[in-house]
Amino acid sequence: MSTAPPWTAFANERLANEGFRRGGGRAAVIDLLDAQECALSAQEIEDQLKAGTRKVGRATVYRVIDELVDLGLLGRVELGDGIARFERVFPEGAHHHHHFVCSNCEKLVPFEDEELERVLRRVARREGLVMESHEVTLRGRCPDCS
Amino acid sequence: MSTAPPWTAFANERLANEGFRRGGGRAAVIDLLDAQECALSAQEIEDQLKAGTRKVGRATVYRVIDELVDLGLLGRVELGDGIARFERVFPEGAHHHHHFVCSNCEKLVPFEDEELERVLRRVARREGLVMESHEVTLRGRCPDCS
DNA sequence: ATACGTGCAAAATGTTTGCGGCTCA
DNA sequence: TGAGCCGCAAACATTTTGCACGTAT
Repeated sequence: MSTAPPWTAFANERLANEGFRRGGGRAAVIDLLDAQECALSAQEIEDQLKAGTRKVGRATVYRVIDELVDLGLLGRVELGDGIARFERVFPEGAHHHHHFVCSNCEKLVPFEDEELERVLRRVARREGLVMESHEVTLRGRCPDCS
Repeated sequence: MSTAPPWTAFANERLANEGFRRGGGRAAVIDLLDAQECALSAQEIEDQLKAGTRKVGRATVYRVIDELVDLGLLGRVELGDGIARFERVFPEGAHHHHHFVCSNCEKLVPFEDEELERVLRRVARREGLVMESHEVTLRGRCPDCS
């Protein structure tokens, strides 16, 4: 398989189409998110940006997150600790994954499973629901902590 | 199928074994939770108790929730709106269900599926994870809003 | 030029904690 | 009687909002 087009490009195009301007703060948040494999909390985003050259205020972080979630470019993930985390959403469900959280070391492990997706689609159909998104979280011991 | 023993009895026995006393506030919270089919937020618990004869303070609601979650009697559910909700957990996974949230009317619809449970167990095994609990949330349009 | 973007600080919301008084065992 | 239980209010943590200023188009 070839390298997927960077999510940044996808997001920027979508934002442009929706009439958003390209400000420095938003660009910094988007670039940071594109560098992550998995979910990041608002606090983590703010901290990592503070550590870099481009300082971005908390309000901007939250506002950008909001826009991206509304546009379907970012997915919100809640792992059970009361802190919302966010991660890229690719077009057509590419790279879609779920999360395992270790109850001992709190490590976050992403995983994919096509049969799981199939079963969820089937359940939604059976219940008469038009599914727009879904989230699966497993909790337990990771291999290192067993 | 026969009527399952009330969760209240199960919870009280477990609490007694752990050396907890039976206070009026805790009893009220437990009774209220046992009357619910699905998850309730701390705010909802407090409000419903305030409306009844037994007023219970916010702190007690949270403290009781904490104890019950720690003992595995209560499950924490996060549905994507940043508010934690809680629901009874029965022994041996009886009555175990997941949630669908309507993106239009915010209605909460519980559902069960044995194949889903099987797939999740298989995924955990494949990844070398010892699963302790899991949570599945679907979002989309419910039949009434389609 | 002007509407959108940004940062700061204040406010709102959800949750936890300190502490004095009450109650069950 | 005394260890836990309770409620109030203050403290906390996360997220949202108001406002003045900056910047892209």
